[in-house]
Amino acid sequence: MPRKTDIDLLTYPKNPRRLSDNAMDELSSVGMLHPILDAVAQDPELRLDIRDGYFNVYYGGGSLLRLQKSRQGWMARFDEKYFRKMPHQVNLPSATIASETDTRCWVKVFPALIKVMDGFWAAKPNVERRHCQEIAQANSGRFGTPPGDYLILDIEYQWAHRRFDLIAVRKNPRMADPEGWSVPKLVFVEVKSKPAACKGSAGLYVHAQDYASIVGAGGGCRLNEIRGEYESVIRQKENLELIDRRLGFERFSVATPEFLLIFVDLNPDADSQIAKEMEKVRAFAQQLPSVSIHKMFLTKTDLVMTKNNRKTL
DNA sequence: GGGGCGAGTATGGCGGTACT
DNA sequence: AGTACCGCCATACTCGCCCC
Repeated sequence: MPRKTDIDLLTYPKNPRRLSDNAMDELSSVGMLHPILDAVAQDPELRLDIRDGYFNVYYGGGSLLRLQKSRQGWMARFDEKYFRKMPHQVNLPSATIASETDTRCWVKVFPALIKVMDGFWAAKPNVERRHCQEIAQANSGRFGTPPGDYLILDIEYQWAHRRFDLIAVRKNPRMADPEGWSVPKLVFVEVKSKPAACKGSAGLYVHAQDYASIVGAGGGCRLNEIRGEYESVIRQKENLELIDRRLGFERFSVATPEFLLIFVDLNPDADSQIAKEMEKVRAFAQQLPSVSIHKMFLTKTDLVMTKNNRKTL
């Protein structure tokens, strides 16, 4: 498989994150997968995210359940690796889902599977992934207007082997739309909780380069595809009531998407290594006036993303 | 026999830790 | 501090099966 540096960004074939009409029907109130959506709706710690022809339910930054259509029908999968530290205490329901009853069997074991995942992470913490999902939860558009200026659309977005922790929109108030959610700006987000993750092959500078390469790919036409991909994700999530339709999303702003570095309980200025890395990012941003790079400081106890805690680089 | 599909598996990216 | 390795994620690839 090619490394990201070998990929032709002009021709890279991106399969958009989108569910089939059949999947949307099965998740609807009359479909056999609907109990999953119900469970997600009732538990703010769970989120459902749309992938390319399948979807995941995430808990604590890990995949609680993955649902994919196969020839036999819908297949549910729990990552058995989580049992490694905590040998099988849960009898998994049948992988094949053929009825609403089958789906209910899976939903019934969610609490037990969550205990297994918690047990796994007690031995092996996943601080940053957990922060990502907590940020997504704190800046959700599921239960009405988001508390801050951002709404998280998705987690772990990958494009041409480049990966970002979160995809968000930032509200864009105008005269005709004082609330600002109808034509928001697309945002690529990278979350950092530890100094060591700020440098090196997945550090701040490399992520800034990845962002710039995507935004500029094909003279901006690849970016238009990504906007289209997320317009579709928003529409599907509105239909699944995972994004509140009353926010009135219409389309994305044509403005260049923002790249946002979020530091959780981390002060980059207090760490000379991070400060050095930030300086590289700043220099990179200055030579590319079209890009828009910002940083934001959050704490574990206040993960609401606002303009006030954001600073231009 | 070849095209399409899909289950299983490999690979790469990234975070995290443990060891030097 | 550097690095080597592991775990988890998304996704790309492989190869066998089914159907024409």
